[in-house]
Amino acid sequence: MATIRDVAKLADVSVSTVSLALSNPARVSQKTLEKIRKAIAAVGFVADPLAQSLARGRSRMIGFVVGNVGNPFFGDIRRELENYALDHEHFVVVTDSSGKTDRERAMVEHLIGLKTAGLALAPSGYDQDYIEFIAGLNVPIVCFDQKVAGIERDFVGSDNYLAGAMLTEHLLQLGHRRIAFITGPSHMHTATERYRGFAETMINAGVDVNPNFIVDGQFTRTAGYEAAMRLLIQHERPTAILGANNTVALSALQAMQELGFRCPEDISLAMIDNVQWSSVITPRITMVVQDTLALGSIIARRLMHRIRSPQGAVEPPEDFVLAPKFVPGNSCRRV
Amino acid sequence: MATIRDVAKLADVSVSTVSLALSNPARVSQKTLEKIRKAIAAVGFVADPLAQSLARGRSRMIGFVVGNVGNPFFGDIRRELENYALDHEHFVVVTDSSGKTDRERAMVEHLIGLKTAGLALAPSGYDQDYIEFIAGLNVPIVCFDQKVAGIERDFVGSDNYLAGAMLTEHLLQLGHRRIAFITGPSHMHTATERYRGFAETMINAGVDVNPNFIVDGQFTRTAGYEAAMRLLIQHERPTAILGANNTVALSALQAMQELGFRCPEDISLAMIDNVQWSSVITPRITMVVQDTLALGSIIARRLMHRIRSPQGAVEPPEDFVLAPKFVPGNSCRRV
DNA sequence: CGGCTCTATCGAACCGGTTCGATTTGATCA
DNA sequence: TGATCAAATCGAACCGGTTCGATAGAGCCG
Repeated sequence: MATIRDVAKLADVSVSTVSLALSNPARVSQKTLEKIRKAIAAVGFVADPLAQSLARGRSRMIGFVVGNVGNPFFGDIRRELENYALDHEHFVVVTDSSGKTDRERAMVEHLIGLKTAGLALAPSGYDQDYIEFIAGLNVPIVCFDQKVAGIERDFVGSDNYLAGAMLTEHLLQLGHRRIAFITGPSHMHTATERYRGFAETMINAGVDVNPNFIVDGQFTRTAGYEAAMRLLIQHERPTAILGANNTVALSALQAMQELGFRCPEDISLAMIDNVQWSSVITPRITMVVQDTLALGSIIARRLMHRIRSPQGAVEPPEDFVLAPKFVPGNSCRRV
Repeated sequence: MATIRDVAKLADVSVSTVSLALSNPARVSQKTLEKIRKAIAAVGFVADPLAQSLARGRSRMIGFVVGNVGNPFFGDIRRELENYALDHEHFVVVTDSSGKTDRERAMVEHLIGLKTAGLALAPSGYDQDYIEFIAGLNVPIVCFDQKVAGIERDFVGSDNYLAGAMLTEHLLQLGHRRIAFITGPSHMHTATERYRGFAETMINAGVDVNPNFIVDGQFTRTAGYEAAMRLLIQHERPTAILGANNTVALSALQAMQELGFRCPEDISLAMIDNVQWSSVITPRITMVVQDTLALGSIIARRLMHRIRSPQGAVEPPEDFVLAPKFVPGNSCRRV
C-alpha cells in the first residue's frame, strides 16, 4: 500500500503539504495541487483510515447499537441511517447486543475505542450505573426507541402511550370489555407507556381492568407464548388480546392456533409494531405501527448534525416524538 | 485516557517492557509483572485498539458482510459467529449491502481499511472483476451461502440441488405434475442449483417441465409477486408452486390470497428457507430449511482457525456443504 | 529599496501502541 | 574470579497519518 510519504516523494513536496492538500486544498497552490494529484494517481494512494483516526482522534464511523438487527423496525432505521451517512462520507458499523445490557456495554465501549464519530443507540439498560456510563461518553449520541429517564441525550421515538391507547379505544369501540394486555419488561419505557395508554383508556371508558388479564410477555417469544397460554386457560376468557409488541402478539396468535381458538371469531387480537410478512399472516393483525422511515431519517440527520457542525455538538438534547399510525387488519371483530 | 507511557513511568520500566508484559507475560519477570499490573490498575490503562491495529497491521475485528441482515438465515449465522468470536476476544462488525454489489465492495474495502482480522462474506457479485477483487484481498475470508465459481476461498453452504430436489420429489409423490418453479437470479449459485434440483428430478420422474411454469422471481418481493401473478393468470394453472426461496414463495402466497386462491385446496405451495414467524403463517408452508446454526458454527470456527493459527492461514480452501432438512407443513395437498 | 504582510511550504512533534536488535543483569561453571 | 550464556529489559525505529509553529518567498507600499 502506498503511503503519504510515497506521494510526497514522487510529487517532490513535503508530507505535510500532501496532507494539507488533501484536507484543505484551498491553502495549496494550483501548481503543487496538480503535482500531488498526479502523484496520488500514480502510486494509487488511499489514506489509511486507521492512521487518520489515530492522529485525528476521531474516525468517520458511526456506531449503530440495537438489541436485534433482525427486527424490521431496527432494520428500516438502520437502512435510513446508512444511506444518509454514506451520502455524508460516513460509514455505519452495526452491532447487535442480543438485548443483553452487558454485551451492549462492551460493544459501546469497543465503538468508543474505535473513536467513532457518533452513536445511534437503542438503549437496553436503565439503572443508575448504565445512565452514568452513557453520560460519561464524550461522543455525539442519539438515543432512540427506548426513552431512559436520566439519559440527557437526543431521543427519537414514537408516542407509545398513544399507540396503546389507540388500539384499546379501537377494541372498546368494537364492543370489547374483557380486554387482555400482554406487557413488556417493566423497566422499558416503551412497555410501560404502552401499558399506561391501555390502562388509562380503559379507566376513562369506565371499564375495569381485570388483573388476571394483565400478563407479562417480556417482549420475547417464549415469555409471550407462556403469557398468552395463561390468558387462554382462564375460565372467564378475554374477548380480545392486545400485544404490547409484535413478538408477544404473534406468540399469542400461535398459542391460540395451537389450542384451537379462532381469531377473530373466538378472540380478537391487536398489536403494536409491524412484522415482516404481516400481509400473509392469517388473519391480518390489526396494528399500530411506527413510522420507521421518518424515525430513521430524524436519527440520521440529528446525529450527522451533531457530528459535523461545531455548534451542533453543544446544542441541548432534544426529544423527537412521532405519532404512530393505525393499520386495520381483520383480527378484531365486533362483539 | 491513560497511555502505555503513563504506565511505564509509574511502574518505572520502559514502554517496551510494558508492551511485552501485555502481549507475552511469560517473558517478563514476576517482580516486574507485578509492578506493571499495579501501575495499570492505578492509572486505569486500557490499550487503544486503534493504535494497536495500526502498529500490528491487524485488528481484532471480524467483518460480516451480507445482503440482508434482516433475513433470519443471515441473522442466525451472525449470532453464531458473534458468540464464537466474542469467546475468542474478537468483535464482529456487521454490514449490510442491501444486495448491491457495488455497495458490498465499498463495504469490504472499508473493512479491509480497518484491517479486520477476517471476513465472513456472503458474496453478491459474480463477474471476473469481482472475483479478482476478492482474490486480491490478503485476509482470511470464509465465503458462505453463495458459491461463486472462481473464488478460491473456504466456502460454507447447503446442498441446494438437494433442497430443490427434495421438495420436487415431495410434490411428485403427492401426485402433482403441473409444478411451477419461481426462480432466483440466474447468476446466483443457490438459485441455479435449486432449479437444477427441481428440473432434474422432474425429468427423472418422466414429467415434462412446462416452460410457462418457470418464472423469474429474482429472490425479491416485487419480482416474486409479479412472477406469481404470471403463474396464477394462466388458464392451465399449476397445481403446485415451488418457491426457490422464502421471499418469492411468500410473495406467491400473498398473490394467491389476493386473487382468492386457497392454499393448499387450489394450489399447493412449498419453499426453500425458513422465515420468521412461519409457524403463524396460514397455511404452514412446507419447506426445506438450512441448518443455520451448524452453518454459522462452521463459519465461525473456520474463520477463527485461519485467523489464529499460523498454519491455518495457509491451508488450502475447503468446501463445507451441509444437507438441508425437510420440514413438513400443511401447504401441500395430495392430488 | 527596505519593511511589512500574506501565502505557500516545510520540519518536527505527535497520536499510542509494537517490534526487534542491543544491552544489562544475574546465574552457572571452569 | 573471570568467562559464558540465558533471561530480562531497554531504546529507537516504525505503523501512517495530522497539526502547528517556523521559514522562505512573493507581492505591495511608501
